Amino acid sequence: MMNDSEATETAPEAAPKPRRRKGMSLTLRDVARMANVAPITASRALNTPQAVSDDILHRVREAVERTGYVPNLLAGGLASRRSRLVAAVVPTVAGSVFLETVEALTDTLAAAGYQMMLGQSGYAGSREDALLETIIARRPDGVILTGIMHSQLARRRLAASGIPVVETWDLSPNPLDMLVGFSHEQLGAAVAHFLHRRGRRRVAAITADDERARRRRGAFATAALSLGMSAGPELPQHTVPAPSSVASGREGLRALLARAPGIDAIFCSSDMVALGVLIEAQALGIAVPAQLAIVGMGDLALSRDLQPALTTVRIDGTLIGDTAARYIIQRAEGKTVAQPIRDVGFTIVERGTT
Amino acid sequence: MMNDSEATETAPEAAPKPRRRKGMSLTLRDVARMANVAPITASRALNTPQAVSDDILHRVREAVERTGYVPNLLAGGLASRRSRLVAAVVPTVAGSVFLETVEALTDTLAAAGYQMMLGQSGYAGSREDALLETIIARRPDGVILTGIMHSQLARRRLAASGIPVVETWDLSPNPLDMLVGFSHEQLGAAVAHFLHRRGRRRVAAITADDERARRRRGAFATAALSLGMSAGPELPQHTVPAPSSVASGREGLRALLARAPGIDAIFCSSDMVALGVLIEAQALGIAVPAQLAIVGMGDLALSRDLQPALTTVRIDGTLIGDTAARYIIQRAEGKTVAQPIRDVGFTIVERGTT
DNA sequence: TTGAAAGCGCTAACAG
DNA sequence: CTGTTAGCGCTTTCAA
Repeated sequence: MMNDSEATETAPEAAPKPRRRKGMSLTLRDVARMANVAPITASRALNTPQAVSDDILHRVREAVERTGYVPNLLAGGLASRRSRLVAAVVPTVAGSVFLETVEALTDTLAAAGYQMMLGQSGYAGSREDALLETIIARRPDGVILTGIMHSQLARRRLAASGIPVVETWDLSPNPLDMLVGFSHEQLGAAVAHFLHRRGRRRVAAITADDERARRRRGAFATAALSLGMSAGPELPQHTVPAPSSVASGREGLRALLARAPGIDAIFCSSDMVALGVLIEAQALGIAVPAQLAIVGMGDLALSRDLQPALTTVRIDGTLIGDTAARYIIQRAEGKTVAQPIRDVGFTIVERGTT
Repeated sequence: MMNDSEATETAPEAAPKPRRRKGMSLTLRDVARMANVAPITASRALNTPQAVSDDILHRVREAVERTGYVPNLLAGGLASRRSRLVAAVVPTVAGSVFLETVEALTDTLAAAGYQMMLGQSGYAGSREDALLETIIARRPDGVILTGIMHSQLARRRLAASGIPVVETWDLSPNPLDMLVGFSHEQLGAAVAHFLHRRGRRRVAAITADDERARRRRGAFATAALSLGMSAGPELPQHTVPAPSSVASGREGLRALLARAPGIDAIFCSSDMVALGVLIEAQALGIAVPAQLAIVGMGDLALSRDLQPALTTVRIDGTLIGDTAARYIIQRAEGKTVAQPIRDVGFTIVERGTT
């Protein structure tokens, strides 16, 4: 009787003993043997169960159960050219602005059977080239960039790699591929108009030393000047280092007050900075919002619970992450993305500080 | 003349056309051919440059340069059984407590040529089994658990997989493998003693609904009671949902005051909660620290910049992340970890709220 | 130092 | 619906 594994022939020559096979890891072959099917059939039972008879499906599942088999996705990815891996790049996780996005990304990807690799490009962008190389080396099914990838080399390599890319949190004029973001210019101008409507006429800005924050401030300043919201030909402004912090906000308010004592509103580049301004104003005995209005940016969870609650610009980070993940998944599954450039907009959330 | 690729023979039979080879991706073979060496030699030039002659090294590097070749780590990992991938599991990234750790992890791993996969187990621990399966499927060189992995099945599978594991942010009595953390019990007791030394005699606690926070509060309560810091036989305490928030803190203070108006100190399970307590106290006209002392936990960046600055318990999340990463790397390189169970301790940082 | 052969564990392609 | 065959792109092992 013929054994189904390792058919015992009449040995024309000594069977060449296998060289490797030391780690003895449990493979699909073992499962297949146990279920009495070919490896590819076991593979189908696991990946496309509807393409296999109930009987076989049952046997394979039982074998998996009994052995505790876990497929090797490195091997699967190599063979199928689909790694089911998606890389996400953030400037830094510490900045917390992108947290909602990262969370949504992780969840949406996980739900679809993908996994997320997280990379930090650093604010300086110094490690971008190296980071991108290690990313491409994994052959991810997609890359999601939160914030800007500055390095031209990195951008070119990414484009050349053919990997689907979603840029987020901005509206680039010439995107690499797909895009889910909003206009920082529109945002800055909108805040100026908002403050104008609220009757503020001497506005200022505290801005983190970060490219997007600078663009928001630029648009804010332009709009504010054209609305006559400044005493002089320039808007009083103060720049603080990125990542922005409460300390920066406190220091920023003092600096601004020293230079332009008459200001009645401040647009901050983040809620953290705004919180610092609020705290410092309270410490200095400046009434908020009566004497000074404060507008933040980002709508952190804590902002609504401050006293007074913070007026801020809300970006739906979850929507951005979720959408970006879906775009990548669609592409990975060979579908076309209907609206690959998407403006998710922003909302000014008015609360107590204005 | 013989072309060096695809040697043109006198065709004894039609060359069997290759089935695959459509994507035409650039492989090590292409680089090797261009440098006029065997693929394995090109591999050595890239991975162990010292094992190769200068001449060859130069030729291979030039070929890499010219083609823009990026190695395929899926293939490399499959062959070498080293994926250079490390999985990190956090309950949720939104909670921001683990951010420093995640950041340090990413950085230290990246510097050593490893990459980090991030998974969220969720506070409920419902997705743990599924998450762990996808993790093991990638054959990571290590797994880092921040917080507890509750599922027994998941823990057994992880142990059975033979993958190095570091548990962090706690001091488990029976660790899976390695451990970098601190004792939540010691911490709770230390805070009680600290408040006692500062003359507080009517203490209370606001605690997130989370296992470790509960253990801190338990030890805090026990120590406080034995120090006579409570009016009744039980400590006034209030539980808020995890993840904790400023809103929880505000609500918590009101709830506590309604039940136990005489309290003079509150130990909060996080800085966010403590900030809420501080804001609510200011809104209610309660003087901090004169009438009420507040102690947080976590030492967020903003805590030192509040007014008054927040007294809190600092955990060196960066040290935890960095150490955990090093442990995994050492194991992956076949070395033994000298001190695989490590208590990094904690520090009470005294500031204005006490 | 360099290379040939033989897989790593899985799936695409093609046949039955 | 099931199986055979031939790789995916790299590295280990063994030999020169």
